[in-house]
Amino acid sequence: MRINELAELTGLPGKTIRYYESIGVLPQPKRLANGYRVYDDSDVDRLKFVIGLRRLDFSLDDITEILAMRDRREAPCRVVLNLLSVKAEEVSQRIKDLMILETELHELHAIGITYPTDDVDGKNCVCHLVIHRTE
Amino acid sequence: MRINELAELTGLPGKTIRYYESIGVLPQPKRLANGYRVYDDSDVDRLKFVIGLRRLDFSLDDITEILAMRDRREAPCRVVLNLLSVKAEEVSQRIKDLMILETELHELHAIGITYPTDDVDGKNCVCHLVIHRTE
DNA sequence: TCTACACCTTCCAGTTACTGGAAGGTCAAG
DNA sequence: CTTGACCTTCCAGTAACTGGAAGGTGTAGA
Repeated sequence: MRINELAELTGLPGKTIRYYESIGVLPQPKRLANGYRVYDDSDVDRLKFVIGLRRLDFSLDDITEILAMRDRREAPCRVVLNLLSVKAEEVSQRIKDLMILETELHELHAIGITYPTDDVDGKNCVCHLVIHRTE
Repeated sequence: MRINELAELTGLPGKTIRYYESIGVLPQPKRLANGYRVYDDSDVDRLKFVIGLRRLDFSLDDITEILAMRDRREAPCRVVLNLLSVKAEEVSQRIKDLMILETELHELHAIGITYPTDDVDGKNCVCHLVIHRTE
């Protein structure tokens, strides 16, 4: 199959497939006489693995490494398991940070909405709050 | 004051201050005869406002626009209030997404850890799970 | 045969908010 | 006269793509 079919089978734009190839996530594929890329079912699987890892927010660097292990016939499962828990911890922390941010946004909005909205540089302005809320 | 003092007063690296200037968040400052940038208290305030907005995750584009309004003597409060609620909604959605991701990471880890970790391409591997968990 | 059209190719640039580093000018102290 | 801290500009890199230009290929229809 050519790149467009692989794109349709995986849901990734062909552009992204070429990009993955350019950074070594995907190997150089065979080419037709005219230079067109040719793929087979194993490429579909590999790409689906990449997509699965990306959906889990693994970096392309991590993914490249995991795939390289597989290509060397080493089982990357232990590495993947480890990355899963590291990533879970990161996500957990990120959620906490965002929840704090969400609270701040709500609070500022709630206070700011009680202020006049035409105060360019006075003290009764949400802008002033933004500057001084760390104090 | 020169750039280093402004940096210390605000906690931002001088590098970032120059960057803000280069993209128009900060205006071109006065210069000493030798070309060194000179700032005053109003620059400290402006920069603190920028920092406050950045902590709320406003983009530098939004910030530039808000500052431009202020510079035109229009009160940006209404715009800021509006951005606060838009941003809050985005953050709320992002939190939901991340919570789903967190659950998936935990689930995959919980299942994956019961599998052997030396299965390069068999079906009893967390890697296989990663490919097929969307099915 | 010509041409329209879909498909493919490569390469360059832009996105966000910085950060690192190179190469060099300035100024005061020792 | 040199050392060191400070300042300057400019270039490049980060992550993961995406858009677009410029051009080759292959096939179907007029």
